[in-house]
Amino acid sequence: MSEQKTNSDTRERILDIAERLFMENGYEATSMRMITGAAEVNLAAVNYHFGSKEALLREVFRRRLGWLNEERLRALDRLEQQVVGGALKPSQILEAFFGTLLRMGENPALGGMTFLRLLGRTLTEPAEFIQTFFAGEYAEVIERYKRALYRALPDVPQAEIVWRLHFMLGAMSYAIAGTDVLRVVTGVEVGDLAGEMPAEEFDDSAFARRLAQRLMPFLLGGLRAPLPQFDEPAVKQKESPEKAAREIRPEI
Amino acid sequence: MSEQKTNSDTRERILDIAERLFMENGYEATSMRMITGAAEVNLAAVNYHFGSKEALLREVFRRRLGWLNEERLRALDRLEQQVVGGALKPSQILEAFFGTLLRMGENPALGGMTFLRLLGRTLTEPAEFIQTFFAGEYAEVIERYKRALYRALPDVPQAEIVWRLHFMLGAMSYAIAGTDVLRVVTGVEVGDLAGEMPAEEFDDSAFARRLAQRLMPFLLGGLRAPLPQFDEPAVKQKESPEKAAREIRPEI
DNA sequence: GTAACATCAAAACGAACGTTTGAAAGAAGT
DNA sequence: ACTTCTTTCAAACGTTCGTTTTGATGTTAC
Repeated sequence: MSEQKTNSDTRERILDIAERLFMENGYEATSMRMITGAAEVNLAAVNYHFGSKEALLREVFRRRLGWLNEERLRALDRLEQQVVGGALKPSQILEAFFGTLLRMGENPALGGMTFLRLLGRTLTEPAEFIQTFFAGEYAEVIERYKRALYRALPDVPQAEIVWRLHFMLGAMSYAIAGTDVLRVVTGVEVGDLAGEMPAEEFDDSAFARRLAQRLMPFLLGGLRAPLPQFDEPAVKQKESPEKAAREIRPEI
Repeated sequence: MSEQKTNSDTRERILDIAERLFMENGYEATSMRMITGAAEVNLAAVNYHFGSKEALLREVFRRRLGWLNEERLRALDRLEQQVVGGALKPSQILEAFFGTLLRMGENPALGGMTFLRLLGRTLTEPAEFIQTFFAGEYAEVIERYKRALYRALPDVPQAEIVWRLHFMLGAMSYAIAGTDVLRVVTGVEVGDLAGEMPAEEFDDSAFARRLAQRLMPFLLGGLRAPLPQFDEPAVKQKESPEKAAREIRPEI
């Protein structure tokens, strides 16, 4: 097989194990010896197959993010073909962007929740090589979705849309990464959150589906919230002092 | 001065430097030699004053989080005294919880944006001693605010409120931690986001204020979003198949 | 003046880190 | 069968890590 660099399953086994360990411990706290030990391969195997620890992390993400972001672009393409020239509904755009990702959590063959959690945690890692990598991987898909949102919400200032996209990414990443983290913070037992469906949430795939169903309305609600008003004049300020944003109806 | 364990400013200088370096590099990637070097103190000073690197990180957080969470409790006390027995508005609760934190970002004496960013990033660190520490620090304040939200939103299932609290914490943490991170991801230049107010956003204090003004409406919108509906029967399901959540008005 | 505390410089500790090396073993091509 | 290329292996490399120790020098308190 000269089509591929290698045909052995050593590479894949390393990637699978590294994906899990990086998720559990973070990049810095996961050593080469932990990875090669758990994968039952020689210590030198990582450097042989990938070159370095940094390159290993990049490859762990590339094999999943590549598919994900292509799928996101395809989903957006499909939507835009349906409404040629017209504007999409925000809910459709969010579904294409976040739904595509959250559906990966239901599919173990695509990394499942392990990869989702890893992604959420790694996005905030300060290491420069990580940030550089993500910037490159996400550039195109973010650009496309940003423009789609601009068109879907023509009355909302573009800067505001970018901020809210930022917030939505954060809510999603944290919701995933902090599954065990913030469950401690919020003091909720795993069983508590279940309530209605006791045993299901322990299953990764069912959990991912529930998460998506709960997250999407939240994100939509945030995206469609009243615009903020600023306490100092920005460009112009001719409207009445208190507008829509400050006073909120008390009930949901 | 026998009132305090120590009177020197070595402790404070170490804490200030460690706060910044932990924020910039993360816990694992910040070495004792980097900290003591930048603080211009002896290498042994950290172990002398704090005992260990882990204890140093805890102390970095304790001196800020202690004040923050006490202030949050005081803010909630004040609100609840105004409406004895009654229910608060969700907006008031969110303002007390998130507003108190975001106002720290405007005050350099309380750590400013440096501490906020550190907090946002460290909340997702997988290290067990970190998670244990946060769980203890946050237990009471989360419990109080959770109950306040239950009372403010009596018609919303409590499990749903916990999830949305989780989402809101995520959106906030990420919004703060990812200031430089997701700015790269979203491909937005610092100047772009400004638009209306070009030079101000470079100032930490002004940035924190803007962030709060944009984040609060988003959080409120998410908290007050229509409830999700599940594709499989949970407790009971007698309403029509498609209810409020799925179909969303396309405009903001 | 003496006891207790704080800081320092310097050196060393063992442990763990990512990476490299050179040879052995295996697979593929002819 | 011989060669060539790839893969695996044990062992070692040099570095850095967090921590501890030793001894000297200020500093503060009673």
